[in-house]
Amino acid sequence: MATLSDIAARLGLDESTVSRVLNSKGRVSAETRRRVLAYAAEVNYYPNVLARGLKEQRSRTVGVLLPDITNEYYALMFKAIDAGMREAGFTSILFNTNEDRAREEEFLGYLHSSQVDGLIAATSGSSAYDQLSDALLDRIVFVDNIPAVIRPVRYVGSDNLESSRELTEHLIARGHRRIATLVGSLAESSARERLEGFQACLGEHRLPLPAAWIVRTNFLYDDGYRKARELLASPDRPTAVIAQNNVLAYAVIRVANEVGLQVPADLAVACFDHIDVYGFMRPAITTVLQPVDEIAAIACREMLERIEGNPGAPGRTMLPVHFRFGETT
Amino acid sequence: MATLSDIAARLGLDESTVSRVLNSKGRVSAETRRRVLAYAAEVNYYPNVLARGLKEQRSRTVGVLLPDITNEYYALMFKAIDAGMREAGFTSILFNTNEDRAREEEFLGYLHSSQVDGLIAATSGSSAYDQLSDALLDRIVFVDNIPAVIRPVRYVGSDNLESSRELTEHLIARGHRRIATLVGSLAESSARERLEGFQACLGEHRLPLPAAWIVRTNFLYDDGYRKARELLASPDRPTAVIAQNNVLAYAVIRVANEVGLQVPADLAVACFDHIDVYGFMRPAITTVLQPVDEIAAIACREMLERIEGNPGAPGRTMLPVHFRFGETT
DNA sequence: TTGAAAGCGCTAACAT
DNA sequence: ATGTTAGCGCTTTCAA
Repeated sequence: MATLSDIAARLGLDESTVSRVLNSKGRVSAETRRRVLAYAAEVNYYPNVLARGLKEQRSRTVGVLLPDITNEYYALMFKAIDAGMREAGFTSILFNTNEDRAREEEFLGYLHSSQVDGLIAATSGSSAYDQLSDALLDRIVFVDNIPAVIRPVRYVGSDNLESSRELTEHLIARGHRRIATLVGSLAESSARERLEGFQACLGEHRLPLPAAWIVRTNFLYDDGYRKARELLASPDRPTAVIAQNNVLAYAVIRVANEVGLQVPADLAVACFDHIDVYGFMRPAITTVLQPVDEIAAIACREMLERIEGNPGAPGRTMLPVHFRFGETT
Repeated sequence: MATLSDIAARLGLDESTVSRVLNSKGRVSAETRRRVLAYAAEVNYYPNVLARGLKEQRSRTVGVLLPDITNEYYALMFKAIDAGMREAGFTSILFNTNEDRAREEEFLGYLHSSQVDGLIAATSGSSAYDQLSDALLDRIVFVDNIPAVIRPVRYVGSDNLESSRELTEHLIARGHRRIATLVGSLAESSARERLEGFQACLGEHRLPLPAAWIVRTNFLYDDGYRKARELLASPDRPTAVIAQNNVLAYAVIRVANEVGLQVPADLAVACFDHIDVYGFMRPAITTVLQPVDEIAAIACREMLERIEGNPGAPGRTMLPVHFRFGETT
């Protein structure tokens, strides 16, 4: 592994001169420049990003913290963020938390160390953000979800409460009176807000909401499947279900098929964030879509400003959602 | 951002003592230990992973280099690798290359710098691996694909040539005589081998293969879509298509629908690596499935051995594939 | 049990 | 145009 000082020693130069050549900084004679470049290529020199990062206290890298990269919604989110940051000369690396708060907190260490210059994070509800210094919190842009933090933070997403209310309204308009919901972890603001919108809408229409119809899950498929089995096994079952994310809807539909319920005749299903990129999923599920590309673009812009030392105002940027009515309602 | 020396100064200790406490190494008095731990917690101390990595020349982190994280196949691959490495106390970070060789090479810098201790890589065909020192090449386990490298490397995957031959055989058994294929970048071994198996099978059956029926793409959807339009617009079109990955198959089916061809009546479609996790994709596409979890598990084991300093023999580990016959053939 | 000192590879301010 | 020096934060002999 050739280092700067290896090259310098071999060429009878000083490290700093070699550094200047390799970074195109300062004045260097054409001849020196040529020799350094030639030898560096010969030994296949790569700068040590650890050393550079330690020295510079920045890495031109951002972390993208997401709960579940196998969820197409987050995969697209990552891709869009990666593209946006790359355009600005930054590398993005993915921290996949698997909805696990311990992992989420572990990844915060990368921010502490300037191994990443900033974080674009869809939190799973960790409370660790509250321990962060103001300076560090300023280097995080939250998407999808707002952490349980006292201080105001930067958030880019959509109005979960209102979109949930509208989705519920849609089911009621279809004649449903018995509507249950599969919620994610209520440590996550998106889950709380979607639940709130749902409850508010039912309340306005004076519709009943038994406690058993607010089904708690961890937002992942397996848990959703188990809970959906219980819900639909009851003789007193709902005629419609709102799943707070896409995979919970997949679980509900799977269970419906297994227990012989027709969708939507016996059970209507609607959900959030069901992105069917290639359009091959059947039935087409009624869903609320957040504008992933726009969220990513704005998050990148905010991130870059923060990295450039412009703290930027905290606060929420709410983007309009899109409704897609499918075959399940 | 509290550092070791901040803590040491504040407590009237030496950095090295604080380091020992925080890493549970060496002998430290209970009292000193208590004070250090208490103060570290108070100031929310995080070790600087850059400094530690620079010093130790290791990071307990591995890079996972994949061509397209929005492809469910690779998303599952990442998840499985992440789980395996995590079990061994390693963090995995994702390098998404988007099938771009320049990005692939950029990420190799992380290995050079020991920012990652090793790499599990599904190459897009970069030739940069040949420039790596033996020591560095030893720290890479290739999955999915073998790079164009002279030296032998460690590879975990499946027998693409044979599985391609069998898939082709299946179509022929179904009565097809006019079979085209959408291939990925031939810089990738998987694409070359799948093409080879396809050609071999057609040859054995003395079936024609016009040059226009070997359709080159970059493995991504948009390119596949354009090329599929051209292929199916021809009056002399094939009655079956083998797509070398899942998204190319999606593109073919989409085009078929658009130009009014029934699948499979007018056009049969089969492909590789179509993972339909939730079983909602229609039509169900006939596909060859590689055992992702097993590949990941073995790749992790190999990776860990290498990191522990056991170079391990190069060579290929070939795992058996699984065929799923769907509604498209 | 604790401290002193060196060094990982790099950059940058300050000489020359 | 090039060299000297210091230091980023950490771990690890070696010494006390």
